[in-house]
Amino acid sequence: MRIVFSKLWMVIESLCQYLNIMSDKPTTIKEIAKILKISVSTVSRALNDHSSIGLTTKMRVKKLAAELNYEPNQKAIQFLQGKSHIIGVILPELSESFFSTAISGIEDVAYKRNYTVLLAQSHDDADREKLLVEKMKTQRVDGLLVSVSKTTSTYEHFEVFKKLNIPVVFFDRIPPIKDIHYVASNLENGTYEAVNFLLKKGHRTIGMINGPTTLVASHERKEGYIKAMISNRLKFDPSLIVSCDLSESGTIEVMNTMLNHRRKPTAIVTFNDYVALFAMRHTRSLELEGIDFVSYANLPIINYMDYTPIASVEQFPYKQGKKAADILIDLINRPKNETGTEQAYFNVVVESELIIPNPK
Amino acid sequence: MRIVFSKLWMVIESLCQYLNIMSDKPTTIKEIAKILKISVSTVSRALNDHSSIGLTTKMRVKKLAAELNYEPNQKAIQFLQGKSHIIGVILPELSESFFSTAISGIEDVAYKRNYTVLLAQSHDDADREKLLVEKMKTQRVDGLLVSVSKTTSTYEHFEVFKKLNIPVVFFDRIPPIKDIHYVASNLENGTYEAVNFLLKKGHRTIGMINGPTTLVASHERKEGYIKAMISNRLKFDPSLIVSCDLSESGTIEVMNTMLNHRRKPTAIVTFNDYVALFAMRHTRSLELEGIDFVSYANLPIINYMDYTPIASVEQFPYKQGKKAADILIDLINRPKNETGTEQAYFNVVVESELIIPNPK
DNA sequence: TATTTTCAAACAAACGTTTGCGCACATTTT
DNA sequence: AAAATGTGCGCAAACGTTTGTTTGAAAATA
Repeated sequence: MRIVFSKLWMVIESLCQYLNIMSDKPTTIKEIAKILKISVSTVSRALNDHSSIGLTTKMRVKKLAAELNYEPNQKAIQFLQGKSHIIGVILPELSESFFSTAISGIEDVAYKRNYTVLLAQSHDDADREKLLVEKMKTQRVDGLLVSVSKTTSTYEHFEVFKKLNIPVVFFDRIPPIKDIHYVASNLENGTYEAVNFLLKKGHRTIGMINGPTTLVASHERKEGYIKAMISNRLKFDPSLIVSCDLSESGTIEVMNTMLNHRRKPTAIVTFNDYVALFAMRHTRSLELEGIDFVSYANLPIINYMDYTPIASVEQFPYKQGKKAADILIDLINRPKNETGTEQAYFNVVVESELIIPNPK
Repeated sequence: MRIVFSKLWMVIESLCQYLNIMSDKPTTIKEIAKILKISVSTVSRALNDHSSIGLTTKMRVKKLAAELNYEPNQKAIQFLQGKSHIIGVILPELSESFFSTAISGIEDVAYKRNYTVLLAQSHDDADREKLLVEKMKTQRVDGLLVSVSKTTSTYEHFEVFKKLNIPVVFFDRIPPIKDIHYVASNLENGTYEAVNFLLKKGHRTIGMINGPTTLVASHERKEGYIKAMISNRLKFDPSLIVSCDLSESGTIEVMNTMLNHRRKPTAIVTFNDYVALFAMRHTRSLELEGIDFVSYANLPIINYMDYTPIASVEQFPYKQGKKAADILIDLINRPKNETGTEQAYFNVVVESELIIPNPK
């Protein structure tokens, strides 16, 4: 009697589960096993097309799985395998065109290689960045992509990841420390091309509105400038390169000193497109004409402007993002580093390039 | 003899683990338990400040945990609790200022409420959107925030989430279907203010470059326009509102018809800032002056332009993102919907507002 | 002293999946 | 006929944590 009852109950139970009445919870492999009266492992192997499972069983399992809308519980799998298939990305500002383009590159690589992207903006705030790093750690991302904030001056918060064996790749804004993986652009080359371009156009007095001297990027620009002058056998005049805080007022200030220079430049290379726009607006307000501007970034907004730089140095953010993500995922999937063998660090430089728009 | 050996081995083992020599793997609660010779559950409860654990034990556990750099394995916890504390966000384009601002609002709420953000861009491609939805599903996000792509015309791919009991909240670009949660802006109000503003400035013939008639947003703009005319006891002339595909050439085309209109407008409301810039550039090229432009979006690039609309309708993307994220997380954490009780749908409208910049 | 209450800690199950090992049966080879 | 090989599947452990229940001892009450 008891046996009959329990058997009856089992039938009812499977039936209900089959019709998905009793639970709103997602179907599991267990339920499939129970209904089909086979073991869980068989179901698992059947769904994964394991060679040791008969064709008929596979069919039966797959059919029922489809009917029950079975979806493997990723959380269980992630837990079991110790992988989340999530990469974390921390960057300063998505509203900066460079980063919103870079993230597209990152995303594209991630999806292609079966990863998803956990995103966070530091808004150029070092404290927030630390907090985000913490978040990424507790989420146990499989890897981390970082472009550090302008205000970050210490870098210990990234150390934890080494201990946890979670690879970190920096891109664009990289910290000035050793033993890191990074992808960045080299502006020296682009600057060289830019100055060369201006020289070929006949300019002989070329000014440069550079950024704060603390930035690596400023240094690279300067080097490119010098290199171009030297390779054209021209004398390099250091006073033609001025530093600027990149604000509008700062730009106007240095523009004024530039215009009062004993050798007034006929062309100016500016730190970025925004500085270029400020500077050009200023010269127009002074009703000065004929100064050629070359800039960096090649922002899309340039297409909407009335007055634009005649050329721009492109840093290929999409390419940089793509490269960084590729390296990161390679690092995630590399074989375990044997104890003792020191690992190599990826230091990739994406060359910048001068873009000369078609004259209208 | 055997006993001595096994005991010795255990000591060595704990010692090694204590010094973190043997494994590069993260410390677990188990190891702590073994070293302290207490049970796992005690350790777990001690770390979580459970009331039934003695103060001394708590101290011992916490001290050792700190020394071993213990970090709870989130994957295990997520698996156990069936929650990932991740919300998915699918939106068309981060390079559009609206979305990069909105995501900041989403992020801020998410972090405040202890969630992280899994991001994906559809690039306005319906197929890609479907794929991303699939990704989000397999990642089993706790909730989903979506701004649908321009090319999306079917919406079944979102249905799955209902079955999985994963809440979905749409924002800004919402699908034209019933029974969804959404946050969107109402442009009628902002348009009303915009037209009113122009009327107060003395304009009597106000044109409007509207978007495709299929868009809800176009309809709202039109309604706002009409409402303003009526409330000022002015006749509404439908021929002053023209549809445009929002491209530069399309804009120029409709501008020409507008300028050849028997009642040439003295002010024009344009669908967005880009259309405004195209239109203004065109009028300048025709050396027409004196037409006032009002637009939508209030993009940051406006600050860099020489000629800008005299006012802009702001849609508060940050606020919209924030609101949408808040609703989503509320939905995630709401008590289980009892069977039978139909749940309500959140339909939130963020009012738009006319922003008039300080005249320079 | 006998009973109940309180406190501290242990036990064990559970979450869903994968995977190494082993068993039983069938087929082929010696 | 015995042995080797192959096929199809089940058993059980493992991943790290939380949590309901249980146990044991000490303290408080009767």
